[in-house]
Amino acid sequence: MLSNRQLLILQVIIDEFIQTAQPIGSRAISKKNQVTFSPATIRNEMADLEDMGFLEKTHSSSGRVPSEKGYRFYVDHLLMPIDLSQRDEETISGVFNQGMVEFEQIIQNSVNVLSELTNYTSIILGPEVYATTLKQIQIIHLSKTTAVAILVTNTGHVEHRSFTLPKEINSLDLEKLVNILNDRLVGVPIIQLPQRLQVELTSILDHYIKDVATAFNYLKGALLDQQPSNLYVGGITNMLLQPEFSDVAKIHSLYSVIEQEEIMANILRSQNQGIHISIGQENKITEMQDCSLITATYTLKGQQLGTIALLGPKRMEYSRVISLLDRLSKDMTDTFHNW
Amino acid sequence: MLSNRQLLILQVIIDEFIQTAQPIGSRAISKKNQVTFSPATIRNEMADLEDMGFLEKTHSSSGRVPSEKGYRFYVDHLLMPIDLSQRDEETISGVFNQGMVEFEQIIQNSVNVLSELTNYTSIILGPEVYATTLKQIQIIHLSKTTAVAILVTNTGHVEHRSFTLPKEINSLDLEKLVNILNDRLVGVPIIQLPQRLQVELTSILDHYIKDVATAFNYLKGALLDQQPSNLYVGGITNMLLQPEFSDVAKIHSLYSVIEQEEIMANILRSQNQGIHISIGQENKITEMQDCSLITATYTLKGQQLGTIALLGPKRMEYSRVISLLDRLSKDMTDTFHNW
DNA sequence: GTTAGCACTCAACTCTTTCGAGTGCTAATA
DNA sequence: TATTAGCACTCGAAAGAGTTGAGTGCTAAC
Repeated sequence: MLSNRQLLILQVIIDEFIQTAQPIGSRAISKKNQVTFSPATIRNEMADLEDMGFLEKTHSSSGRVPSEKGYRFYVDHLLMPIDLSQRDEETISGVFNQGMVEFEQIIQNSVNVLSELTNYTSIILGPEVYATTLKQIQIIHLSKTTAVAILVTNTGHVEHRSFTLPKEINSLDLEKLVNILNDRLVGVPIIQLPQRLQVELTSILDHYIKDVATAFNYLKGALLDQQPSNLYVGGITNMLLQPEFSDVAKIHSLYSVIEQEEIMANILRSQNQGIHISIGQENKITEMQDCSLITATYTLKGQQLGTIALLGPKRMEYSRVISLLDRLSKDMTDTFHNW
Repeated sequence: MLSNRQLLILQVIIDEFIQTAQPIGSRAISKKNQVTFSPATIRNEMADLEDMGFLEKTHSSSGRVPSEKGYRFYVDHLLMPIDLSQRDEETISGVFNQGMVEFEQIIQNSVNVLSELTNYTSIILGPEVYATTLKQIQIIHLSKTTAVAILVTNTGHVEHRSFTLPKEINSLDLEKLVNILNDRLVGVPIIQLPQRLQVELTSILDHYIKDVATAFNYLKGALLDQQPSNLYVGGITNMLLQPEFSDVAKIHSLYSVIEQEEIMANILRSQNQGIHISIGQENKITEMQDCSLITATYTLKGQQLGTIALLGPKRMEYSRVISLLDRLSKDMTDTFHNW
């Protein structure tokens, strides 16, 4: 177990390193006024902390730098929750007090605000479809052989797909079909749409004219297309501001991972409820192993809707970031609740 | 005027520099087999070309590097149009042969393909609204006080806006209103919508019940909201691959310009029809003055619809890039023509 | 248990040297 | 007269040597 003195020293080192990104020496620590003992004592403690794996040296006569184990310990045991500054508080409230009704707007705003406040990269996974239900299907003809299918969900989200139609299908059949589908599918959770469509197909084949079934087959393709990945990213270029990413090659590999939205979406999707922190090697994606990822989920009736995340250097301002994410995810949960 | 020998030397230097990004010396030029004269002769010619402002030295005993005037001359007089390689040809055709009906898909694909083929950053300005017309307006209630307005254009583009409604308005009034609007506005170019809405408002106030007018006032806000900027960007991270952008600060300032979509959109919007090249200082935006921007427009019935652009170092592969843009803009023009 | 003292380490910086790819100029050549 | 060989010169880049200073670990004294 760590002594109180060791805890204090570890905390001072990590706090300081988060600010400066420079190795911390014994003399610098001894100057802190919470610290009453001499540099020599601190050096002894630091050597012990290093033996235990909480600290590292960049070279044999350098100051100490936190190891990943050190960050992990810091996050698990030393972190004091801090209250948000008034500015942070107001900025976040601002997002929710503009009377916006579309969740895209709210999320887009949140992403921007988060990355501005923190100087890290913020990533939000939009509400998963399984919590939203179908409000209405519309089909609008563009020409004889093309049409747009529009799905509206109860959250005000609009999805649309264009598709081609064979000439044999007349618009009356199509209209009939849309009416049938609306009758039967409104209120169905989006996630269940594919199965429900299968069921309806059989039923329609049994009860209605063949032409409608044909139209249905065409429409189905448009409706079943996989969902777009629903991922919002802000402040990617903030990474360039961090001294640990002055290496162009490093940044490039990180960017190419973020660009592949499916990868990020999967990571965020698989997060457990609440706030979760992955530090360095704890991240599965190699390119992210110089980073920390902090995620928070937002929910509707206890069910997980989506995820808010911040990606930054391991040397993150953990406590502030946690407060920010906590606050934002709660506000987001509230907003969806009041829908 | 430049002698043939000077033209040849200038061309060799620029071609070579585009490949290597290294200053070119007289000996290297003399080794090219189109070149029959000695390094000493070449040095004399290079000194003259430098006096005329087409070449520069990075330091007093270095090889030569093209100046911006040099690139401009190269682009205006030395560029030989080259045929696209089979691979380029096929990749571009691929975008248009997938039977996609939504222009968003086509443009998104084009942006990706362009940046992959060139390793530069590609930017496309989507079809301007003035060439598209309204196909249909739909209003869908989400709750008592919220609704989504959906606009569909003849190109299959779907715009939607959520808005809040006061309780006094019943859905019957709203439906009436939508019918009136559809009757009067279908076929109207999107760009004229704002004015036309004003006209209709007066007319509605004169002829219809007051409640409809109130509903209209609410809806108007949603419909008149400024258009989203319609800009598609691909391969931003490609800039990191160019040796001239190994400086993180430079990249960061360039990125922050690209991030401000309105700036880029305005640049692309103001381009003249056809292919246009801005080299270095010719760009108005300071942050882009280390870059070249090549733009090509696509049209519908002679009217400019949008712009395709590539942003890269001044040392661009001009001839290949021009062929690519030329081909893509033609294919895009054709696609919109066949709509 | 704590700390002063001291020898030691190493990155970062500066200064110097060396190397070589390049130049410009002059004088010889075709 | 236009071209070229030859040569002295320039300067960046790389490699090596010396200096500095912030840091360490260890020992012995308090």
